[in-house]
Amino acid sequence: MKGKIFIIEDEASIIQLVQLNLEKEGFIVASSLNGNEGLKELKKFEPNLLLLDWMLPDLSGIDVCKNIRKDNNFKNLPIIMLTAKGEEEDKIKGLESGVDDYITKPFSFNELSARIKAVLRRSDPNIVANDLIFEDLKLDRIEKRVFRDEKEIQLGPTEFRLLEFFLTNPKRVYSRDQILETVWPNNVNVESRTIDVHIRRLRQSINIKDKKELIRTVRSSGYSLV
Amino acid sequence: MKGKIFIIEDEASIIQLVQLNLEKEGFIVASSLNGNEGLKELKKFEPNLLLLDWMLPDLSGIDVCKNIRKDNNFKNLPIIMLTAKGEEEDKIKGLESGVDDYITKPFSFNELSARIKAVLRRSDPNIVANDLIFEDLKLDRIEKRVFRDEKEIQLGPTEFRLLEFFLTNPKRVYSRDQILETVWPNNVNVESRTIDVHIRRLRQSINIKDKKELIRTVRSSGYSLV
DNA sequence: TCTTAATGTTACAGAAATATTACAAATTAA
DNA sequence: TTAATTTGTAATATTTCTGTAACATTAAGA
Repeated sequence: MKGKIFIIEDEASIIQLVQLNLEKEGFIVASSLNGNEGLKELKKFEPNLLLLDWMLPDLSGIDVCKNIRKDNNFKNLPIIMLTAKGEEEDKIKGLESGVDDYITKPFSFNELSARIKAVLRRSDPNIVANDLIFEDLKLDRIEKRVFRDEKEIQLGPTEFRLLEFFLTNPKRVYSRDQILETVWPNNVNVESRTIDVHIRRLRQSINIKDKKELIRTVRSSGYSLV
Repeated sequence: MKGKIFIIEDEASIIQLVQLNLEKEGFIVASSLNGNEGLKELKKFEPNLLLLDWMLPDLSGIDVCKNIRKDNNFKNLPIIMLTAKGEEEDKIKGLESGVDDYITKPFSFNELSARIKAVLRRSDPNIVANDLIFEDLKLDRIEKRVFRDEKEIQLGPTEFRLLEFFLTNPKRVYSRDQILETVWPNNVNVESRTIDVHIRRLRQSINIKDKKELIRTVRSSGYSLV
């Protein structure tokens, strides 16, 4: 993670918190407490992404946003808007004016981080780690490809998500319920046994002759990647 | 242990007791005496887990729970419900409305602590200590693996739970009844002698040549790990 | 030493969990 | 639209685990 992030936000405490955490993740961070000044500094700083507060003392977030979009050098700068709770309608306006994503305060840093990465993944794939790697297994989230031992492996969508899930926490054992919750879209109801079948399909795809089995069955607990 | 726990409970004495003990275990604790206020403070506090009383002066626990589940930032917040004795039916409702576990008052702090850790272990494994270690024996609860002297040992589910049980209180002698209550799922009826067989299986698995016996038989009392 | 109660050991049948297969319905691509 | 792929489930096969009973051994007191 080596991208630059600029923050325009008038609450110093939020800046402090976010900045600290983002720097811990390896981003370079600069910030400003108001819109006009922020615009100037931002253009000097040339960030890969902007976190922009909706309510600023001088300009509104939308104004800042429009100004940026007018500037040829920054019209593609990804922007994540920070909105206070209950500004539901505003959210839509925000998106219309060319914001890439928004998040409502109060937010957890984890959620913010996830959104930042998701946005960067689209705009600037090289900045974010997109490859999940475990031993000789590689999963490319951008191109949606999977390789074992340099050789590409064809996976169906569900098997891809399943493997992606295991790769985010290798070695850890997950119960069928946990797998179901995370890998399947919410509020679908599938039999817990169905997972066995998908595990089998995944195993069949990623196993190579003479190479060790990658998915461990832990009786009465679930499965894990090893 | 470095997680944050929020308590919503109208009996100040309970809060005091629980808070004191949780802080002794290294948790950061905040609390509120009623539902509406609690909801607000909770969202500022961003806990890793919520202890929620079922009967509150303003909102019912269920209402609080539903409110939380609606909020994108907190819909996955683990919740343990505190219910008064005899609210059996309510328990079921509680679980349906998305509670992760419940405990009936009066409860011992040990039991509460155990449940908190169990719930956190699933949701936020990094917060809770997951390795049980005793001399050259190591049990990894996340990966579900057991090692003696660095070498991995294969255990069946019951033997795993049995060893996990002994490891939480090494040296202490447990009667067969105590073992049965804790290691076996509630409301199953197994002969007390069955334990002897499982002890044997466990012994066979974890004993290594030239290494001392790890499970001590205390005639007429039970077994212990030494 | 004998007796007895407690624990150790073994083998095995049934239970429980997982693996595998096949197939029809649903989804997506052509 | 048709063809191809993907999905979920049910049925069946296989593996592994469990509890019990029967018999063996041990410890300790008389």
